[in-house]
Amino acid sequence: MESNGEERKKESRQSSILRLMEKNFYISVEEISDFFTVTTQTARRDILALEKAGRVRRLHGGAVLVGPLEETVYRRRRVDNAEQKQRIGELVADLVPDGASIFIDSGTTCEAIARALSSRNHLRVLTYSLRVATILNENTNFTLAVPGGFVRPIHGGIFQEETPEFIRNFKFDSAIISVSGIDNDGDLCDDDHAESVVATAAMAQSRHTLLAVDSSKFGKRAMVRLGSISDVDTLVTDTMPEGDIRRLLDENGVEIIC
Amino acid sequence: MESNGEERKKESRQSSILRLMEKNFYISVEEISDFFTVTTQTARRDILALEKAGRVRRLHGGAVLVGPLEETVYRRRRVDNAEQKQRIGELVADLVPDGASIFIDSGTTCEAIARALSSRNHLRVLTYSLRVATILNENTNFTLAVPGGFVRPIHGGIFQEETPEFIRNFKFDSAIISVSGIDNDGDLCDDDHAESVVATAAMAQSRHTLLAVDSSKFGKRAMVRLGSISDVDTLVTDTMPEGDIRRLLDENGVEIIC
DNA sequence: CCATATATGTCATATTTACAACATTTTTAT
DNA sequence: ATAAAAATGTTGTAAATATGACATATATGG
Repeated sequence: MESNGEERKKESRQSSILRLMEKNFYISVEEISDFFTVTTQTARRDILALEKAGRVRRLHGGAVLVGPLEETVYRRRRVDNAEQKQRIGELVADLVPDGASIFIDSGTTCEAIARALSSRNHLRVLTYSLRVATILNENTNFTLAVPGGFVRPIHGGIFQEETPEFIRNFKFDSAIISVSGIDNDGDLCDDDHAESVVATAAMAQSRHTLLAVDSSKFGKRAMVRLGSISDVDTLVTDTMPEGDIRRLLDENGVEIIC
Repeated sequence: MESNGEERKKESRQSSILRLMEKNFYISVEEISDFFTVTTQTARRDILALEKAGRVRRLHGGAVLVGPLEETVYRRRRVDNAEQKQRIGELVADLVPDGASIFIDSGTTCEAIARALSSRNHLRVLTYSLRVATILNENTNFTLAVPGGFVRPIHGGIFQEETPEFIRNFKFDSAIISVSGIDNDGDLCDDDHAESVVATAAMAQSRHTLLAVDSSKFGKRAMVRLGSISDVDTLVTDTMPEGDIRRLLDENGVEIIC
């Protein structure tokens, strides 16, 4: 069965579930199975999918609506390749075990990742992105840290001279990085020097580096060199890269997930 | 023990639980027991009481907020006295000139103030509230600073041992503070010790202290004493206080705006 | 119409959570 | 200071729920 296009039953049931939830913010697995006359197992699979999509928070016996019920707090911008980024977010979230200690970069891709991570529990996260922090703060069982400093207006990055030093107080299981481009020499590029310094510092504190970029970044350059493909352990993206970049990835033994 | 009248711990914990739930409409038994360092059994007894009071619907693993919703349209976050707070926000914004250097406290009142401040230009703001920072960050011509540290799940306050020290690097034209209560002795009260330490530090760096509270806070107490009416230069509120508090305000020459 | 991918159902097992009863600590009134 | 009351902690056991593996059904593209 082709997953694209139209799936009637499943999709319609899942959106109905969301509407049912609007009343109490909550629905139980049994309520679903009764209402739609499906198995509790199917009901569970439904809320599982809804959770993966970030619409719902799953819990024993059912699920609660996860609200951006505060449009006031963070306004979602228009995002290029939003779907790819959401997909990448889900893939990354699958790689992060509960309780992990991670660094998260700034940028819209990382914001998508942060949203997808809401299905995880007890993560310990350091980020210098005000936006990522705000998204993660929705989940009450995360431990969340941010460096101090001045907040940059555009991307919401928090910086200060001491930021790299601050980061060196932490150790991460994984550093989740996103960049503006990966050029054909295998260099990771970014537009902002300060960001690249922070990302580099985080990678140095981490056992494992995960690079998350959508395919539009392949072959793109930017002003600041932040590192190289050889620094990366895992690449998560939406479509398999080709040509030079693919070759370099293979040569450096980078795990590719898409 | 007399059950009527006042019980500190239990009651304060239970009302805190309700506030914690405002974010996700849900709280788990474990989250409660972690947060307040009590047994899961006690946590269960708490939500049982809250259920009996009709504030909450209990379910396996936790509880969901039972809204006086129906009329509360989904999509909007529930804030007590939201209108008053918006009005207070506007009043405060009128008092802040363009280019001013200010400190802003955390809490929903301060979030309303932050929203109202978007009409100002070139403000320089320090806040330790992730939420306030996010709101202010929408406005690109502000200079915005935050301290580093761990983000508290409840109100999104950012803390670290060094936070007061960080704040002492700044000078403010005005410190905008909000508290949980002003009791009849004229003491400012808050629920969270860390918050009160930060607010106190900010007031010390500021030429002028502005207290913004809605009228529901008059005569209310909370666990931590944060300062006194005599530390305040201007009070912004929705209805003119009366009785002891009014007298104390006048005695201390506090400007009242409402 | 077939081969295959996806969705759903079934069931046995593992986990998580609830509950009840009792022990301990803290508070309150006298 | 002391006894009664209330709140909280502890433990063993019962109940509810989740999960994984597999079987069956349903749709889809060629």
